Amino acid sequence: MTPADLSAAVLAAVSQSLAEGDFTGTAPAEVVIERPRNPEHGDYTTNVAMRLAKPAGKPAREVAAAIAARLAAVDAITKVDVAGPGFLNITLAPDALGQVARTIVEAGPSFGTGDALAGQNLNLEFVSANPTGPVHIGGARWAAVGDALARLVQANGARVTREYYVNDAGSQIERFARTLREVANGRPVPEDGYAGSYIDDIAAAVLAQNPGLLDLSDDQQLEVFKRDGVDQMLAEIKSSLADFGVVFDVYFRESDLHARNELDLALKRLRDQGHVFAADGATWLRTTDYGDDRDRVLVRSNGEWTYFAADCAYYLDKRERGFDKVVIMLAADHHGYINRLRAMATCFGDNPGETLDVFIGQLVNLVKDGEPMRMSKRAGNVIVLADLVDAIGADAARYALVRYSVEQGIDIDLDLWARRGNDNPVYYVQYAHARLASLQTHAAELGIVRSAEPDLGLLTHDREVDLLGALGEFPRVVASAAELRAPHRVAHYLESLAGTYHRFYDACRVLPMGDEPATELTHARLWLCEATRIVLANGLALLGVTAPERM
RNA sequence: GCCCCCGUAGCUCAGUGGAUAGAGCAGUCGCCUUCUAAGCGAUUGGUCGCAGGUUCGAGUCCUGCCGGGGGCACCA
Repeated sequence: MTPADLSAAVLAAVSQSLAEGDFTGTAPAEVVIERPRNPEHGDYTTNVAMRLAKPAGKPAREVAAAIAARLAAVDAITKVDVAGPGFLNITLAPDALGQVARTIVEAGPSFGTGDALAGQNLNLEFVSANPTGPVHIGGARWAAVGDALARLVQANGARVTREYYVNDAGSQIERFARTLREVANGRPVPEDGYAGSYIDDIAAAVLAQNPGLLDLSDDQQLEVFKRDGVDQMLAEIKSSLADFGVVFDVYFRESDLHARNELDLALKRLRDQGHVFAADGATWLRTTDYGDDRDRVLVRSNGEWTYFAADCAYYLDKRERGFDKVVIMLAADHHGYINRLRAMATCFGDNPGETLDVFIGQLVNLVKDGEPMRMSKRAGNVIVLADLVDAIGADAARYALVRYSVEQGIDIDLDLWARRGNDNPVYYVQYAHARLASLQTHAAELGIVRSAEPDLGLLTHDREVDLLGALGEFPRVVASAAELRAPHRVAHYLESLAGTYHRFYDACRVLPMGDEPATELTHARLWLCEATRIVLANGLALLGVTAPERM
């Protein structure tokens, strides 16, 4: 009996109580089943009686007692206690609890998936670093978190498109191209240009691609550097993301919005909706009608589009492509955009609560030798994604970036995450998986094959019960991590599960010693171990981190 | 001035209104004659920034204040 099964059983008991008049009220949509912290409180606990008490007009303990009486009739349940203010503490029969291992092994890679988000078509936009330089550390955080989130919502049944917005149409591209041209001609980097060694590489690559380029006029050169420079830069960005294990489905170019006149279309739509006005020679969107603290310019008085106008067109484009939810991940220094984006969606006639989900992540700092690394674009010492992967590896980098709540600003200590030791959380989890894989190899060498009909009721040791309980939590963790857009919950769960497993390993010998034969308990524990390995592997996969067979 | 995030053990952080607030690291003391010691056990360590409020119940929700970080363009 998994927590989901138990939840259904409790709900059935509640419905029965309501039908037969134990108390009055309406059945909840869902009964939340939790693992009690204190093992004396049974295998599972629920506060459903306390939630029903008020509408029922009865003391919570009385409601709990009525539900408990009905639950006692369920075979898999051996004990139901009413405790404290009205908790129901439930103890399962050993065999019922042990069946969790079978459920997991039979589900394999699909254990933990669900259909909570089935039918949703999501567009996840993240990273979107300007194609004027490599992906820096902040973009790396989004790459790790965004990709994990994509995997999470997919695991819950949603359709997902990972999208990268390429800002290839603004004045920064102009500066980028000019920088490349000046460097290629052996002239100094312009005052407002880009610094960094990558500039030399890109300039050289464009020259190699276009023999005789330097014989053209400055203006002609600029066009080539603009076009091929962006392409070269984008190729480098894609390559560094691929090394990080992140692959986007769509690279959407801002220039395409302009080429297809989508900004005009968006402006027309917004005008038709009655939210556009003219002032001071510019064209504005009245975002203050919907919660923004000032109105926003769409067309400047010099006739040029603003970046915000492109944002509007881009949002409209996504909606026209059939996405019913547009998720945009921004860095903390862009938090002021939330209100204007929501207001813009409302101006289009959407309900941003349903169609738009903007969320922001706090900044990342790197720490080396105990000192924060001060980075400056001008000095060209910005730490980029590729450097991070070189320094600590893709697994540690992804794990380090996804392990913390995005609402938390983080310091990544390069020394710690490069270490191959137990103070490095990613190794702690991976080690548990490697130990399990090794154990299976060893079992195979001994000629032990997991029996098809194990007696899982033999898994009654405290450490076995702990492990079964922890394993059963995985689907709930995956569902809530997706719902709350909080991939870090998966990482924390895995660390906790790894610890529970290590303690089991220490207390419970799995394989027979010496010449001893394999027993029923051996087989039951092999099922438990395989279930644990599957959950660790599935969880690491959700984070985009490998589950090594050996370390 | 306004807006966003944070404040929980010495450090880094978990904790979607529930029972005695947790983990890792650091410290101390133990455990390798058989499945990976990259592990495990024990132990030390807390006025959950402060003050009010909401309710059966607040680290969690609300208000104010204090402290730290980041923002507030007809830039992109």
